[in-house]
Amino acid sequence: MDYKQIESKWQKKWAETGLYKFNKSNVDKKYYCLEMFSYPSGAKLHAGHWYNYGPSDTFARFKRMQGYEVFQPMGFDAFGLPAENYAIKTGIHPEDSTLKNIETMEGQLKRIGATYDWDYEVKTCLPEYYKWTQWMFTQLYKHGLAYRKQAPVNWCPSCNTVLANEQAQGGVCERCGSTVTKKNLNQWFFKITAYADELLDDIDKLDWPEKTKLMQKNWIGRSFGGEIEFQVVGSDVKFSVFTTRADTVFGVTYVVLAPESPLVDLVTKPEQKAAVEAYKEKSAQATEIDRMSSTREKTGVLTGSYAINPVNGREVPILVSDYVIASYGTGAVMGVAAHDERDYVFAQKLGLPIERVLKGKEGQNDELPFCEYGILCNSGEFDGMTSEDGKLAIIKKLEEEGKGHLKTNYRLRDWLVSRQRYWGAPIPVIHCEHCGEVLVDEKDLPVLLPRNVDFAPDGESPLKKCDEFINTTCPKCGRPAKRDADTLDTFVCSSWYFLRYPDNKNSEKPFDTEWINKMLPVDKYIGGAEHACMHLLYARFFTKALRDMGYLNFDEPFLSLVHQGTILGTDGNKMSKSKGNVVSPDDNIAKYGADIFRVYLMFGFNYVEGGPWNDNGLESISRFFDRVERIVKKCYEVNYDDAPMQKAEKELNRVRHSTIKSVTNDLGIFSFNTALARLMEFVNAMYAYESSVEKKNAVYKDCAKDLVLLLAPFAPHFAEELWEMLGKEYSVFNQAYPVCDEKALVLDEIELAVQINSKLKGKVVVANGAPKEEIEKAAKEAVASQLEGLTIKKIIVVPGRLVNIIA
RNA sequence: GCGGACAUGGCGGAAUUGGCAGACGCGUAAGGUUCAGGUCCUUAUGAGCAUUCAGUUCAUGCAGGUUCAAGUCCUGUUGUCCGCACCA
Repeated sequence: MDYKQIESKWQKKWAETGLYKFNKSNVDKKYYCLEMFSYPSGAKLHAGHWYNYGPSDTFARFKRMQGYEVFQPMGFDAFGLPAENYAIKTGIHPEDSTLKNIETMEGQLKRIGATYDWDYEVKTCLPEYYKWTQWMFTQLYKHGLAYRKQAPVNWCPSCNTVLANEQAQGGVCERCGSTVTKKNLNQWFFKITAYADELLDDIDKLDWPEKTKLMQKNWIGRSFGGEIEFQVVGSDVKFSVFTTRADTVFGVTYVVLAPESPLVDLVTKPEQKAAVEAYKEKSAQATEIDRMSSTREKTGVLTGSYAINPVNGREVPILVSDYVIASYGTGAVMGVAAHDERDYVFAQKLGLPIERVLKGKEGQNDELPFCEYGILCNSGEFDGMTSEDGKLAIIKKLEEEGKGHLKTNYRLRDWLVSRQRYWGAPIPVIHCEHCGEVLVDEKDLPVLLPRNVDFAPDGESPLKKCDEFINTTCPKCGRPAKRDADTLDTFVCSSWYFLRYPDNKNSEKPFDTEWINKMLPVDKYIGGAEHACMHLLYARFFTKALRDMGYLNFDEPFLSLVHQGTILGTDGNKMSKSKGNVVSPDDNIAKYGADIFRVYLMFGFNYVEGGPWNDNGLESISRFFDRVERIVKKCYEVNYDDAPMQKAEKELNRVRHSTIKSVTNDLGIFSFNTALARLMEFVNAMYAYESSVEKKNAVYKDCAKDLVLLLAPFAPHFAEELWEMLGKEYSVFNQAYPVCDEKALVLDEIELAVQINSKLKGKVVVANGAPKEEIEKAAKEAVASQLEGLTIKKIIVVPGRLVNIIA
């Protein structure tokens, strides 16, 4: 079969007949199958894209044949740094390169032969889209979920822009790998922390990979504890520390402030001023990566002041150290060297007193802090309590005295969304000397991104230098004012695109609430695991925020999530141009066609694991296709009789229905490799029937029909061609997926393994449903010679599987 | 350091969730078809011992344990990958 020719033939026919047009009137049967959209980079679609989109399309077609009205849209996450960096290098405007890349990728995506309904395409860099991204910003702002503040932020010196915490994981820039530094800037934030509890608590409701759920949980990082107030000796300054171990508060021997804490200046004594200032400066210069290293030596300086421990009145020194994080808790911690590893190390390093060390390590004289939970001692009235009880009791007592309270803290920080870059959605805010921050009115959206801008990076927002953009008038007072010069993080664009797809032409609103509530949530979301703590968290936040504003009536955007694995080069390494191990889909498609290529991707790997590419696999799929084509042809060349099914027919029919059952089940759980293995077995069974039975039964013909139907989601063009060859009506994708007839699966006879003392000794065939005594008897007979001289103590019968004779 | 996942033939990978380990495919070998090569078809293929047949021992990173029965459960250990990284 000429695969190239049949591919263009059917793609043309599908397009002409509008086969994949979503039928809105069927919305009650909708199935929203979504793959993470692509970034239109300069490179063409690579094998990884295919690995995401090919099998996903198989899944979508399967759902369609099961009777769902499948909605499978496609679009482009088109704003972002790479296009801008490319422009800086080549002088080609980001808009031009991006739109050109999109065109190329659209063509390639169409060649996959997927069921995308292109009528619903979105491109985030177009004004008709980013108008609504800006609208999202205004809504968040109006609901107190967007705010601007001066804050030390992650700064990438190479990209010349700030990064969200999620984009600076490990102290390196997510995009370019440069070491991230801190910079104090006035920046826009989205208040994702307002949803920390709900984002955390709802995770368990989701059908997502456990690994991903755990990552989100850890990222949000909720911890229950208390804030305890310390009074500074000889001053009216008070401050609180956050602790999860209030049960150890009697053991406090010092307290520590973060260098950035405003308290530092308040408590530093004149004689320590110089040392403290020097320390502050040193820690401000340290890069994030330095500061985060746990092997790093702990350092710190005394402030000269003392604080009073509220539970026992003891006066303890106040220090400054950069192991305390300013933005977490209160930016101040209590030091309990006897019960905390880090406090112990710090106290030893600085020669601070250690109250009492409880544990000696086996075989060593070194004393170590006792960090586990235990029974309180040296803690006054709380002695004898368990740590769990003591924590609560101590905080309760402090609360009565007005010196403490229960407190929950989160590792999650608010999401920093402003970027000092050009190629993004402008922030719809005007800064007026008289009126302050003023939102751009909805009727004036979008704030268009000007085309002619000098975006050579110098650390400043490029839009600041574009006079016709930056200068405007204040919507409130009409006086001259300036536009916000920053653009939105591209993750803002992708936080709501799935809401736009079903209503992408709407020019009145981002989407129609009533319609979107019918179309969403997404039933199956497929994409890479690298977005666990970014896109997937942001999208959940947007959904919950929009719900609370009344625009949506559901709590979660993506009910069920699957991560595809990664296809590696033949050398087992990640594909990269520099390693020269990139597998080009185009070459392989030119040689084998899209169907064989995608079927190989599904057969050769466990979908969620991926693995190294192997060229041999394609040959084997090509052989399988030939085998299918030959057997289907043979089926229709012979004469049939309608006689009742004999043994051979019954067996063939049983394989047919067990294949239907397995394939249906496996497709539902993205187990494409085993589904295809079952299909190969089915084909093998058909060949066995073909060669062993002279006069073919009509069931043989049904097998050919079902084979084509079963195969259709995997190899759409090939199946369509075979379907036509069988003389059936267009299109195979308007047929129902075969349904298993459980009755056909029932065997007359069952083979059981016979074990003696758990070792396999033989097999026995018994009638299906034979009583236990009969099975035991048959089993004993089957291995009679080996039972000689043995006394049978016990016989275990596992129905349908084995008989174990214990002797 | 903490948290998580994984480890199965020469290779990619299966294993109904505690029940015949190695499905399916690749590769390899022998034979058949073919003028020949390829395609195609048949058979074999975890390792070892034995071999006329029957057989038998060892095998799921390593070491223990539970069980009639363990790739699967438990304990310890090694290695690989991923996430977090002084979060008090």
